[in-house]
Amino acid sequence: MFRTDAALDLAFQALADPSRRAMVDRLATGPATVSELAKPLAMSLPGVMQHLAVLEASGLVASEKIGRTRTCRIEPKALSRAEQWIAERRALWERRLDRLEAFLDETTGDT
Amino acid sequence: MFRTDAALDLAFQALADPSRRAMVDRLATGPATVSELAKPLAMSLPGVMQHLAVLEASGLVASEKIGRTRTCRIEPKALSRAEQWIAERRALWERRLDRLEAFLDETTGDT
DNA sequence: ACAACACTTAAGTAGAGGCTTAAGTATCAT
DNA sequence: ATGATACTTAAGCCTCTACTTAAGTGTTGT
Repeated sequence: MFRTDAALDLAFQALADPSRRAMVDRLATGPATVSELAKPLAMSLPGVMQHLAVLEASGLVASEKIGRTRTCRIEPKALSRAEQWIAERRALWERRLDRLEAFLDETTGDT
Repeated sequence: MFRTDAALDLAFQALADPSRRAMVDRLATGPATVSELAKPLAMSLPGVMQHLAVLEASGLVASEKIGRTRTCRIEPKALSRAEQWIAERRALWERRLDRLEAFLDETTGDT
């Protein structure tokens, strides 16, 4: 019927939460540990872990545990896929507006 | 503490649902009535109305009722804001990778 | 050894989200 | 006026989400 792209569901769902966007925002400046991500987030650590799990499930963030600390980083490809989905639809719409404008110019601007 | 941008919450939340993305997808090709949006969506009309309400609340879609039909269209500015939020974070991360690479080139590629 | 540290798991709860069916309300066509 | 059309409102249901607290598990420093 229509493309039911589950990866995009997860990516946009992940970005819909302000705490998770704050985490992505922080990670955009470079890798960080779970505690570092948690620090600015008025929330218990398990709460942060759950947000991290959502971000990892969406593919937007990856993490690796070394010793007792887990280090997280951004996964730019997943970010890019979400970005492009929007960009493509917007481009389509704007091309349509351009065609409309061109049509109007042609039919009214005719000397 | 951190920017709690409610507009982005709503936009990403709206895009997180496959039915709503299908609606945006359709609208990208041009305006459509509620029935037209509903047609491909294995769902009752009230269900579609609720999705439309979410899309309008997010600012991604606007609609206008004329007579008994409501015509919907894309609001490219809201689409653009969501797109840019992602683009900015991705750009930040990629600039960071570039600096890292430049640093490594400089310190190891030294003849 | 043993305490501090950095997560991790488990379980519970209140509220939001995605549907449904049933019953409206205007418009439009004849 | 009457019926069909195109939404619209209301109510209910069940699942999923975003937290919480309490109780672990493995690592590291002294």
